[in-house]
Amino acid sequence: MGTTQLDTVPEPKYWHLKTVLTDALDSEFAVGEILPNERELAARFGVARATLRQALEQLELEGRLQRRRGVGTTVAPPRMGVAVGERAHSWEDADDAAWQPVDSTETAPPAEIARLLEIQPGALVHTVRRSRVGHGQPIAAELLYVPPASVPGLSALDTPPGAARARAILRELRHVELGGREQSVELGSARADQAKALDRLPGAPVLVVTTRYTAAGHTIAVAVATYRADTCRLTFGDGAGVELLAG
Amino acid sequence: MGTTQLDTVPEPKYWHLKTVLTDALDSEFAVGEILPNERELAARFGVARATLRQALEQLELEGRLQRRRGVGTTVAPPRMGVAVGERAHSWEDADDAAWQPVDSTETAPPAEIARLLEIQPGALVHTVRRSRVGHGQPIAAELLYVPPASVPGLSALDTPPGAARARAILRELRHVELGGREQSVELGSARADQAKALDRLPGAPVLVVTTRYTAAGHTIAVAVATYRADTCRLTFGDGAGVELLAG
DNA sequence: AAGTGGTCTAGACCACATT
DNA sequence: ATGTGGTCTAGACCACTTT
Repeated sequence: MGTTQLDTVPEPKYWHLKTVLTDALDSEFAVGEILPNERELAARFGVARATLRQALEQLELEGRLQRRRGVGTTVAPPRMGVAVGERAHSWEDADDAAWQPVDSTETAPPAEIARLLEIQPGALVHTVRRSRVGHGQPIAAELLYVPPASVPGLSALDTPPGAARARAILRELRHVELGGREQSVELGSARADQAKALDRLPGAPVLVVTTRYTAAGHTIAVAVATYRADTCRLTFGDGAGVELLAG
Repeated sequence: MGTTQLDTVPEPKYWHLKTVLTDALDSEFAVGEILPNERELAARFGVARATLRQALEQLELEGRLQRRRGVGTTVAPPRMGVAVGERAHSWEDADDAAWQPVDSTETAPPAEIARLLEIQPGALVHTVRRSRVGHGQPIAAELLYVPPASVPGLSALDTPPGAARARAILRELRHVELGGREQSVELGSARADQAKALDRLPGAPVLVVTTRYTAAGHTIAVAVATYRADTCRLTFGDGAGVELLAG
C-alpha cells in the first residue's frame, strides 16, 4: 500500500522509459547534446542495459536520437523535409547539387524492376548510382535503371562506365519528354552497400521510394531511392506553397 | 584449418540469419504458412533466442513475416499498395468503403497541427477519427482536424459528437473547393490507441502521412494518418496508370 | 588505453490465444 | 493447461572512435 497502483494493465518498462526520456529530451536537452552513456543511463533508471536500449532504439527510430558506435548518443535535430514528388526529384535539375552522380554500369536489373520496365528478365540496362546530400549529411542512395532504348542518343562506347557515363545518361534523359510518374513509399532496411553510403549500420530503417517514369505510355526508367528514415521526412507537393510541411 | 575463413569482416549472426531465413522464405514457404516457434528455430540454428528474434524483427519490419503473440509467426503476403496521393484519399469519395468514420469530438489540436492550420494554439477544432481497411485488415488510423471556419454550414448543436457528427463534417467539407494539397511521409511508432486500432502492439512501425488541404490559399484542414508499415506500400500517382506500382 | 555503442548468451517470467 | 510471442535480466565480449 502507498505505492501507485495504476498498473492494472502494466506498461512495459521500456515503453514507460521511452516516455520519460521523450519528456526529458523536450525539456532538458538541446539539439546535439550528448546523453550519458547506456550503462550509466540503465543504472540511473534501475533497468538492465538491454531494456534501456530497447527504449533508445525506438527513440532513434522516431528521429529523436542519433547513436554512433564508439562516440555516443546525441539529441537529433528535427527531421529535414526532403522533396521527392516534384520535378526537382528528377534528372531535370541535374545542375543543382541535390543529387550527385556516382557511377554507372550495365547490369541486369532485379526481376521486380525488369517487370516495371517492361523488358525481358535478364536484359541489360544502364544502372546509374546517385547519392543525395542535405545539411552536409548523406540522405539517400539511388539506383536508376534506364533501358538502352530510352537513351538512343547515347553511344555507350564513347564513355567508359563511371561517373562520366552517369552524367551522359542523365543528360540524354533530359531530352525525353516526360509523360507521367508514379511513386510508392515503403519501409525497408538498408543493405550493406546502402548502409555504407548512408553512413549507417546495415539494417538501418530506410524509406524506399520507387519511381516509375513514363513517356508516351511507356516506361522509360525506374528509380529506387533509399532515404534515411531517421533523419528524413519525405514531402510530396502540389506545387503551391511547399514551405510549411517541408520544414 | 579446413573451416571457411571468409569472415575477415565477421558478419553479425543475426544478419547472416536474416539472409538464410529470407532465402528459405522465398523457396520453401508459402504465404500464410506457420514457421516453427522461436525456441525451436533458435535451437535449430544454434543461437540464443534473442539473436533469432533480432533477425525475425527485421524480417517483420520488411513485411516478410507476421508475428502474433499467443499464436505464432506466419509468412506475410506481399505488401498491399495503398493510394494516398489521389483525390481518392480525400473526403470526396466518402461513398466508397475505403475510409470508415469512427467518431468526432471538439478538441484543441497539438501545437504542431495548430501551426499548420494557422490558428491559435489552444483553439478548438473538429477532430474526426477515421479508419481505413483493406483486404479485411485494418490499414490506417487517421485524425482529421477541421477548424469550425472551414465548415460554416455545420450547426454543431444539430448532431451530438460521434459517428453521425463525423459524417456531417465530411459532408460539409465536400462543399469546399479544394485548392491544393501537400503531403509528407515519415517513419513513426504507433501510440497505444493507434496500435489498438491497427491491431498491433504499441511501438509498431507506422508510416505517418500528414496532409495539408488548402483552398484559396488558406489551410482548411489537416489530416494525420498512420499506416501499418509492415503491410502497406503507399502509392502516389499522377493519375495515369497507377496499376503497376499499386500491386 | 579507455570509453562508447553493437552483438550475444542462457536463462526467467509475463501476456495472450487456443485447446 | 498448454504453447506462443513479448519483456527483462546480468552478465560477457566485440568493433569502433577518441585520447
